Amino acid sequence: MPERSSKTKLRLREFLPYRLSVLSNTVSGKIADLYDREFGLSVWQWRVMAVLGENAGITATEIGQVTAMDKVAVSRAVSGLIDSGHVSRKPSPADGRRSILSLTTKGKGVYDKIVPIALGAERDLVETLSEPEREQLARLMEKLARTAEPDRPLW
Amino acid sequence: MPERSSKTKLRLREFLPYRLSVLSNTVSGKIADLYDREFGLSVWQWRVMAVLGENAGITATEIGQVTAMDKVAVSRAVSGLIDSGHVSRKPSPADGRRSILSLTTKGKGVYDKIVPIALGAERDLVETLSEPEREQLARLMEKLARTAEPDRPLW
DNA sequence: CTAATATAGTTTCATATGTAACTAATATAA
DNA sequence: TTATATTAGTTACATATGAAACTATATTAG
Repeated sequence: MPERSSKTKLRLREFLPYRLSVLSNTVSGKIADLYDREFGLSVWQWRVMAVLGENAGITATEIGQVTAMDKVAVSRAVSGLIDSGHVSRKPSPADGRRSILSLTTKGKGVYDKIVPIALGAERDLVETLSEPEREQLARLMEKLARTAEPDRPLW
Repeated sequence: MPERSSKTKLRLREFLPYRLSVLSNTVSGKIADLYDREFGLSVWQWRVMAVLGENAGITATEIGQVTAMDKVAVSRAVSGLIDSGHVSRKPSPADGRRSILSLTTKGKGVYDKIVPIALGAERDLVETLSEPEREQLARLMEKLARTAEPDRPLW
């Protein structure tokens, strides 16, 4: 009789960490191509811009908290975005170690162009799912995220 | 009234490619630590071993197809595994370009030790999900994978 | 106040990774 | 055959990434 309560054989194709990784890489790869081809942005740069588009005037550390990027990755993404004129930096009057980051006019323009493209790509991806399925997916991923990272901020 | 048919604002936290990436990185990161700490294996090396544990005597190209790794990554993982004595290579009698790869006795021993650890980690991850939820998750991920990569082999 | 500690952000260094070039063997076409 | 094109796998190079060291500022303890 088959084991019902615990698997003893490992099939890579059915192994959740593996499947998550492959799926995520496939999806991210496609989207990364898009950002890069159209706007010359890396995924990390786009994440930073996405956060700045939602919350103007935050600091690099805050960006790291929101995007799950480490501070080195944020620093590099920001410095690239400043070089390309998408982001501006001014010192925090309250704390000389911090910088206040914002999208420049150019950055806002790009942001406004990318948002519909990104949402369109997401729509293409989930178009085969019904609305209840999408909600279920979000719910299940949220559960997994909490289990994997119990002390994650609740947003 | 709220837009029901199409989102126009992007919230990173709810953006599926982003959520997938963060979740996958969290999960992979934990598992990678495990493999590395206990056995000195990278995730890619472990993937190669997992495939060889299921199918003995296949070639590097076949490993690449099964694991969604590119041939350079397979080559590097295999050469590391040969150095560490987990995998053996012999030339294919039918085709001089190919090598037949297998786990060594040492490799089989490690495989047998890792499998229950990996399955345990997976179990820890999905333990908050009910059995129907797990099936649903697998189904939804499968749908997304097909949409993202329509010509993916069906396994 | 001064000394010790902590924090924000950058730079450095070693390693990982992807792309393209390459080698060796096989398959195809004439 | 012999020339050409494919395929399996490796190597080389350029870039990306993460960990740790570092700089500058701010905070805490005495």
